[in-house]
Amino acid sequence: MQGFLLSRHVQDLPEGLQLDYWLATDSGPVCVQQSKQQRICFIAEQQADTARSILQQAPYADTVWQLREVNLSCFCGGKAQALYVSGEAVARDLRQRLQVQGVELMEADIRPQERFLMERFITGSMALESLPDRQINKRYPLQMDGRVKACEYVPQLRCLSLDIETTMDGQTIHSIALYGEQQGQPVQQVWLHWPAAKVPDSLPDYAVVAPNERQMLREFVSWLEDYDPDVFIGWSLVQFDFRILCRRARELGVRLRLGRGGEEIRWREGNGGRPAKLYMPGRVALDGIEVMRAATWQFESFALENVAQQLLGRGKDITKPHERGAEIQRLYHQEPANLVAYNLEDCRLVWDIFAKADLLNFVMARSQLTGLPMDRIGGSAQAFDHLYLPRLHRAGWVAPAFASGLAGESPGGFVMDSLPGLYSNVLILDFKSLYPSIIRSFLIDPLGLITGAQQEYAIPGYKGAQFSRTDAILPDIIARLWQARDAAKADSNTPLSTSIKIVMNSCYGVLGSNQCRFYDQRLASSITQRGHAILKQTKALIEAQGFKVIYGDTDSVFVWLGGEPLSNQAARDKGAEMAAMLNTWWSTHLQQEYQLTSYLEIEFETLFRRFVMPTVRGMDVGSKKRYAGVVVNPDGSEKLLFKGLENVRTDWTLMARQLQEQLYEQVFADSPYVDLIKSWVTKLQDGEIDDLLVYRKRIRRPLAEYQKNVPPHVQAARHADALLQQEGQDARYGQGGWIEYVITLAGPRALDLNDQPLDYEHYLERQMMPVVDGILNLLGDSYDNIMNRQMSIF
DNA sequence: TAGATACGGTAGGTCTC
DNA sequence: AGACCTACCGTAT
Repeated sequence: MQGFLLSRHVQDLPEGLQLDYWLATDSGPVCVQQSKQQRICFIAEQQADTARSILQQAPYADTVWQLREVNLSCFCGGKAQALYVSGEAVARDLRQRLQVQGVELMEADIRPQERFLMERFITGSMALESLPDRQINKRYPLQMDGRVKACEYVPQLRCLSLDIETTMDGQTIHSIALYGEQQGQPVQQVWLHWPAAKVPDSLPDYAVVAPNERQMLREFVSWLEDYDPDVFIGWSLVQFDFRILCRRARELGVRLRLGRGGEEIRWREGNGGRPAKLYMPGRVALDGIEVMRAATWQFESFALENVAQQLLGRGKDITKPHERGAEIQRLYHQEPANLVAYNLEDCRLVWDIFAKADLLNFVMARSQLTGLPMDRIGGSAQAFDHLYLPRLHRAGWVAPAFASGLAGESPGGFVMDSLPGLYSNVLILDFKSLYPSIIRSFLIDPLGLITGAQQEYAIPGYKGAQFSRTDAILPDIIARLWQARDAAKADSNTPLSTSIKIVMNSCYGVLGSNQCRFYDQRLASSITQRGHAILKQTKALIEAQGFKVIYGDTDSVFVWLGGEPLSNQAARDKGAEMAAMLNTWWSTHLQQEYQLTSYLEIEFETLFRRFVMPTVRGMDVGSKKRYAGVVVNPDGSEKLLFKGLENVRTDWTLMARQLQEQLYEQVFADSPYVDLIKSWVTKLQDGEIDDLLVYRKRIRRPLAEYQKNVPPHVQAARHADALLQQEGQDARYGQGGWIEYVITLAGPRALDLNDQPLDYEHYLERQMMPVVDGILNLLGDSYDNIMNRQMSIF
C-alpha cells in the first residue's frame, strides 16, 4: 500500500514520542503511527563529559535519556555522541540546560516527525510493508509500528474550495460556501443563516438555510465529515476564513472536529511575520496566494479579483475594494440569493485558478521533491536539510551547529557596466541554472569543503576554499534534480519542472544565508565568485570573435551583432553558433585546467530586433537592470519587452507607463514621435487622462513608524486617516497596506477622498519628462526641445 | 522558525554657501 | 538654491 503524506504530527506520550502520519491512498485516508520514538541531537565528544554531568543533575530518570557514542564525525574535528530523549518536553528542557552551560548541540532543531522520514529517504510519499490492521476514530485504517519506506506515488486528492462571508467587523458569519468537483460533476454547497419565519423562496438549490449561525456551523461540519476532503483551498484561507471559523465556533460552542482523528481544529497565530498555522490532522489547508507566490507567480495585486481577471479573464461582480464590505452587508439583508451566488462564485474562482495554474500538482511535486509538508511555504533551509542530512549521516558525519562556519559576507551576482544606446540585432545568451551548474561542475559542497582542506588533489574554490573530489554530496543531489527536470520537461510536466527549478536554485540561497547551519563564506563565494569569473571570461571569448558585449547580469550576456543588416534567421544562427562555441570551450577548459566535467550550459535565449540600453538619468553612464527591446520569437512574431523601466513599475502612473510603451514603439519603428508626445501633454493639461494619474504604492510599515521622513504615499495616508476619523469612520491605513493617491495642488491625497485639483505641472515634470528623456536623450533630442521650452535659467 | 545580493529612482531632509 | 545623504519602494537575477 502506498500513500501520499497529508500531515504529520508528534505526540508526547508517557512511553515515548508517537509520530502520526496521515496519508492519502488509493483506498482513502490511512493513518500510520510510530510509537516509542526519541528526539535525537548530537554533542561533540570533547563536551560529552560536561554534558553527561549536566544531564545527570537534571530531575529526570536516566531512562528518559541516553548519551551514546556513535560512529559519526563533527565538522570541527573529532567524534560525535548522540543524545536520545524520549519526550518532547523533557528534550526541550534538557536542551535549555545544556545550552546555558555552553554545550553546543548539533541538529537539535530537527523535529522527530521529519527525522523519521528523512532517515528513510521518504519525501512526499511512503509505502507500507504491511496492511493496516486496526482503525482510528472508528473510521479510518490505522497501521501501528509497521515498516515503511520511500516510494514515488501521487494520488488524486479530494479537494474543496472554501469561502465565507462575514459582517464587516468579521464578528458574525453570514454564509459559508464550498465548491469542488467529483467525477467531473460540480459539488457545490452554500450555508446561510436566516430567520426561519422569513426564508426567501428564491434561493438557488445549492443553498442550505439554517435558523441561526450556530446551527449553520453544525450543519457545515457534519456535511464535511461526510464528504471528507483531503485538501481545502481558498484565498487567505488560513489567515481569514479558518481564523474566523475557529473563533466563531468557539464562541458559539460548536466543536469543529475536522481533524481526521476526531481532533478539534486549532488556529495558531504565525509569529515573526510568518503565516498563521492550522492544526488539522489528516487534512491540508492551502492558501492560493501563498502557493502562487511559492510558484513564482507575480501579479500587481494578489487580490482575488485581480488574479482571476489576469489568469481567467473573468472577475467578480463587486470590484471596488472599499465598497465591497458594504455591498456584502446589503446583499445579505436585501438579496440573500445574490449573496449566496456571490459567495459560491468566489469559491469557483479559486477553484479555477488552482486548476488553470496547476497549483495542486505544483504543491504535491514540491512535497515529493523536498519532503516538506504541502502547506509549508518557503522552507528552503528545511528542504535542503531533508535532502542533505541523511546523505551526510550515511557518509559518517553530523551537521555542524549554527554559525560554526567561516563568517563574513559574500558577494552576489556580477552586473556589468552597460554600453548605452539604441541598437539593432542584440542577443541574450544565458547560462541555464548557473549556480546549480557551478555547484555540480566544481563540486561545491559543505562536506567537501571540510575534507578537501586536507586533500592534496582538491579543487580550488574562492577565499581559500578547497573542495574534495571524492566526498561531495550536494553535486549528486543537484545532478538527480537536473535529470528529473529534463525528464519532466520531456513529459511537459510543468508543475514538476517548475518546482525542481525552484528547489535547485534554492540550494544556493540556503548556503548563501548566514542563518543556515552550513553557512560558510567560502562556500557562498566559491559559487558567486566563480560566476563572476565565468561571466567575464564568456564576455572575453565573445569579444575575441569580434562582437561587442553591451551588458550582462549574473548569468547572462547581451551581444550586439553589429550594424550590418541581418535576417532573423542569420541572427539566430549566430546565437546558436556562439552558444555551441562557448559550451565547447568551457567543457575543454574545465577538463584541461581542473580535470573536471563541465555542466555549465549557455543557451541562446532571446533575439532583439531593436534594443535600448538607457543611461542613468541625467548621466552618460549606462544603466543596469533597465532595458527594453523588440523580441523576435522563433515563429517570427514580435513583442515589446521592458525590464526594470517605468513601464513595469507599479509605483509609476499608468500615464507614464502607457506613454513609455507607445513612445518606444515609435522609436523602434523609426517613426516620428513628436506628435505622440504633444498629444499626451495636451490630454494631460485638458484633464482628459486624470484617471491615469493615480499612484499606487504599498505602505510597508505601520503608519506611525514613519518618523525620519514622510514620503508622499504616507502623507496621503495620514491625511486620509485624519479625515476619516473626523467623520467618525474607521481609519484605513494605520497598519499599512496599499494606497492609491494623486498629487494635488494641496499635496498628496488619497484618491477616493480627494477634492483638490490635480497638480498637472508635477505630472509633466515628474512622470512625463523622465520617461520621454529616458529614450530621446539617446537620439540627441529632449522633452524641452520638443515642447520648445526655453532652457533659460531665469 | 529563516534563500541571496545588486540596482535605480523619487522625494524628503540636512548642510553649505 | 544646490549639493549631498538617506529612507523607501519596487525591481532584476
